[in-house]
Amino acid sequence: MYICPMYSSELIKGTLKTIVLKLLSETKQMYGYEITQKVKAVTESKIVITEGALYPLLHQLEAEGVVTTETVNVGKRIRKYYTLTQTGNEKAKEKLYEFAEFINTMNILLDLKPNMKYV
Amino acid sequence: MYICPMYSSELIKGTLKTIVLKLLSETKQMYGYEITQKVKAVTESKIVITEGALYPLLHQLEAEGVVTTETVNVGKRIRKYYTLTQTGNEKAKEKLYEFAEFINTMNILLDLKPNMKYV
DNA sequence: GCATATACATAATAAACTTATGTATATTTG
DNA sequence: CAAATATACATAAGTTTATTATGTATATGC
Repeated sequence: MYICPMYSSELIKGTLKTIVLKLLSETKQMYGYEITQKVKAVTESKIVITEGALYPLLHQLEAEGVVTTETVNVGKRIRKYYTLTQTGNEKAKEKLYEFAEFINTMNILLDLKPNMKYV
Repeated sequence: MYICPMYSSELIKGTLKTIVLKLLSETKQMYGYEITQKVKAVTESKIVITEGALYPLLHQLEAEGVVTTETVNVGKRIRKYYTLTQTGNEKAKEKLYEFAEFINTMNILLDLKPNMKYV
């Protein structure tokens, strides 16, 4: 059957925050570019995060106290590492739970069956 | 555990077209208000479609040749019934398949397990 | 009779993303 | 070794898509 090269952005919209918070809750410290590459790798380029979407979100999360940052020099370049705060950890759990529930509701509404590969 | 009263609109964004096409592929003929009520009922108000989102989408689908319409008088009020065209049926299948694949990808990315209730 | 429900429609606004642009260093490859 | 690609940040302009508000009108329940 036909394999999507990449999901329509309309479908991905709104999941970015959930993805970022989940990755940060697993890996503790990540920098922006690393997040884009990890998502691309894990999803086999089916979900690609653009910089124009990611950086403003990370700045927003910092302003909200969800993450703290640490800037590190790597050679002559800089990296800005992001770490979840305590609030951020709770927020991550909430967003993940909400997404899982959302999928369950959509499965019912669209009459889909869960994929057995991960059972 | 805490049950969402309603999913964040940010999460629902982008799924509207998939929902509408799926419902129309099941029920053949539906009118706008009926779609809003069906979604509300099936999702126990966890997904609520607003008129300001639905009607412009239905008009767009009609303009694209995805649906045809038939206006019916019910008493002194009107109902505008929507029916999928052949193109619409294919579009519905595509969108459903894409959504199912998207969920699989998100399950991997977010390390979620499918809900066993529907197995 | 008044509130709520049914049933359509659209305009103004807001949110969130895409695309484009900008800066700069590091590495790979022909 | 020059050019292309990759790494790494940032932001502005424009688009899309939804929310909120408004508008019209009939039907029903209390």
